[in-house]
Amino acid sequence: MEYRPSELEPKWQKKWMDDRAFTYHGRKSDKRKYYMLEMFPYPSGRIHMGHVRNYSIGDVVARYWTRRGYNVLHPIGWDAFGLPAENAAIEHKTAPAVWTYKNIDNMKSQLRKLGFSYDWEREIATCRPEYYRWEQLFFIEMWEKGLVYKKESEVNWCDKCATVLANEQVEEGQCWRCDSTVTKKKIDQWFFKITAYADELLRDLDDLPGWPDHVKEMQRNWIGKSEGAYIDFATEDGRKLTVFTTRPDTLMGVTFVSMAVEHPLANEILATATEKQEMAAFIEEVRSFHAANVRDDNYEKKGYFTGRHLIHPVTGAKVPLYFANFVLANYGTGVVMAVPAHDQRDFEFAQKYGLPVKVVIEPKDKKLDLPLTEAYTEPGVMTDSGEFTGAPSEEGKKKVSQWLVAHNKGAVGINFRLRDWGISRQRYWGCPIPMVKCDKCGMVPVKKSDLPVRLPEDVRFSGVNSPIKSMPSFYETTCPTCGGKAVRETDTMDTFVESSWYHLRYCDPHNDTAPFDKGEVDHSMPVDQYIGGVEHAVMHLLYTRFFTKVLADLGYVSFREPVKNLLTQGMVCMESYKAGDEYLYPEELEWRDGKPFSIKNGAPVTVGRIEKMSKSKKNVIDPDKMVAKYGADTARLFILFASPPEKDLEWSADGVEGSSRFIARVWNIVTDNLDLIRAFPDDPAEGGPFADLFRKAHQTIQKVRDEIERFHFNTGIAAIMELTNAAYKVKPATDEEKRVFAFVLRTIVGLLNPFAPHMTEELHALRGGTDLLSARAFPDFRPDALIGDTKEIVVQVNGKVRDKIIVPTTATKEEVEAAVRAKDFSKFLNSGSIKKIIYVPDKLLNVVG
RNA sequence: GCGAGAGUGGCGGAAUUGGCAGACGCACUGGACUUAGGAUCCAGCGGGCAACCGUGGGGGUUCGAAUCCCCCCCCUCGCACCA
Repeated sequence: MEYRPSELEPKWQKKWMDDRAFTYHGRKSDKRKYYMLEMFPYPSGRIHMGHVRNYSIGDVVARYWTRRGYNVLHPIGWDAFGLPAENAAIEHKTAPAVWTYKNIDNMKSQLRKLGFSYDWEREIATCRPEYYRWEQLFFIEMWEKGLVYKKESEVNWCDKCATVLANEQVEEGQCWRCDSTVTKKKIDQWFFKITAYADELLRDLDDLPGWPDHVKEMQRNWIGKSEGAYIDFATEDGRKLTVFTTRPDTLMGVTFVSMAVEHPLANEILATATEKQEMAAFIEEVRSFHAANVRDDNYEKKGYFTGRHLIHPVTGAKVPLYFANFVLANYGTGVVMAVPAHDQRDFEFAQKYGLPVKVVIEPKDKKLDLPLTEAYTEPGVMTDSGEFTGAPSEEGKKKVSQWLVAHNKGAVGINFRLRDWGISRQRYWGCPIPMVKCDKCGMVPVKKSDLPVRLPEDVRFSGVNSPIKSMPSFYETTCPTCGGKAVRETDTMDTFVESSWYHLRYCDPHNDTAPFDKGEVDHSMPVDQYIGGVEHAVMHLLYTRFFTKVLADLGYVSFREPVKNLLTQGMVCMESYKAGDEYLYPEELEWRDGKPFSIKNGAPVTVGRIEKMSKSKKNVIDPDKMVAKYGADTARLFILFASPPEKDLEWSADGVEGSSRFIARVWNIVTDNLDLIRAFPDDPAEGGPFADLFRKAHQTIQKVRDEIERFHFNTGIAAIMELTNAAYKVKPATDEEKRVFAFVLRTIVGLLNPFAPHMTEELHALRGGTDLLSARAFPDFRPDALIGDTKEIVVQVNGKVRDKIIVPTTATKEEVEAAVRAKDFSKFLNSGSIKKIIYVPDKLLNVVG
């Protein structure tokens, strides 16, 4: 019987849908719930192999736990707002909504063809008012709680995208989307107060054992908590200028203070400066350098004396105040106490401008060589520090802080690197911010009963600007408080807001009176397994954790962490091909004697390095073409077999052939033996003459369960391949043998099902199954069937394998030892006699001598 | 510079805890079937004639190390003047 995936795959996809095989029943079900979530796609138009990998991994997990008797929530939807829709609108003269909905339709049919076990009844698209109205409600409630504010601030600006970017969206000084250089710009911005949760976001990472360490570490670094002290220096006219330091123990070593040129005081200083023009030039130079966001490895430290001095809080000494180009305006207070002896940056600065270097920390066991050639930054013992002299660094930090507090000149303090989340986007295709500006009442939220603030979908684009910004019918409104004339906010929200709570909406996606039912969400959450790309380690995963905590505080949910287990899958990579300067698609090549040439013009082609599949390098394989050529089952199986999920996967056409061959091998051995299987339906069998094969089947069941549960799909599939190879080797003749053989074939089909769902479903039906294999209990093993009558013990002499012996399973240490002693290993013994015997039960016996 | 991860045959990758290194697949070689084979099935496949040698390199702990410890090399990723 021929294997025709193009016929049988659509058939089963329809059957699963008709039978509602993967419908989640929420609280109505008495089964235990399992929430399997994959990061939802942006509807760009076509799915790519990265999606196929992400969703194939999730699908195995979802199908497995479904068959293990869980009520599995496995939803899918669309992260549908975002810039590409606008770019497409400008280019193709279509409305972003039209483009987006068309893409969703397209990609949906692509996903369907891959046979993923989604509960399609829960599909959502974030660009629909039924979804974003609730986001607007959250926004208003956050505003009411003081978690939203608007402020003019210097922000990251991408000229090409004509919008603001969050800190998290700037990568190496460039826009995460379009790679153009990000500049700084002052603009009125809406912020979510994520910093109010900084401590909790950091602390709770320790309660996420199911998250990869590197992701937690990246979040820790991003939050960047530093403990230290805020210390008040006084200006000469008696005002306070506060610095933040993590090294209060070095306070007595301060010989100057550095300030960012963006500091508010800079203007005042400039106004009274003697060399005004020169200072202004310096400030402008540094400002524009910062604004340009250049990522230089180690640019030269530069400073400019402000002409002013500050009073040291302890000694009362006058120390000069400098502008310094390496001081960041938006970290700490924008002013830094400089301790050249114990901070490398300050040291370099002091050297350059001839400022004094005062040692106040000595290493414990030696004296520092003076003059210093570099800063001593390690902890040590305080020296030359008045009453603090003699205290070790850690103790000194406390003592100095206490002194400052007692004398009202400072405070113990914590500083975070994390900044508030700027969510305003000056673009059109996003969730409107539900605020109104009234000349009389100021900034006022839209009445909750008036939500949603609908984004007009029927728009025309002229140029890059957001159409609603020039659409009076949108922005002209009345004030919710006084009823007077008012203007709507025309900025929209960062699309990361939508993805911060979509997993909650999935729990109750059609609710039209609330974002979701609390009971449903509390029942279905947290996400048991979340899978997605590591590129979201900071941005999305930090925002969604923040949102969960906010929603908990607003009373919407009863938990504070959304995701129990996280898997970050690796990239899908492939070699690229280039003819001259031009990249070629793999299907534009022909291979002659193992060398690639361009089909178009016969030019020789160079093979590039293996890197992430991307359209720009044309090193892509189209999932649709894969499915058309091999079927979805083969595509999925290859992706899962080629590499473990967290690692990058190298696409290999030969590897796909191998997976295809294995699928056909299973298909052939089962379809060739259909009568035999039908003759022994669902017979648990016993080993008998096929004891080894029978045992291997049970061992394979155990192994595959294990491997799926720890995401080692490649080895799980390998185990099924082994069992299949073993089945090919036997020729059952007697009924007893046929009974075992039938059991083994059924087992193979059952185990392979989560990986290759369509062909196994077909085989199950062909062999007489009247139910859905996908809904059947996953194969189980009998512990007693795992063990044979005998076991093999490896015999080592001095740690080297010299023999293997077969003993009865029940053999004790003494019996194994006796069996080994009966043999002659004297030629391997160094001393000629046995000194010691080490026995590892059921595995190995090592003779030492 | 700091932090994390990795380095195993010709290739992708196996080896829950320190216990047979190289499962499984690809490529390759040989055989069977065949008018034919780029189909299918079967077999072989780290190096070395061997003793032996082999998990990036060097040292160590141990009866025993891919796995643990120390030093070094290389690659990937994240952060990068964060006071």
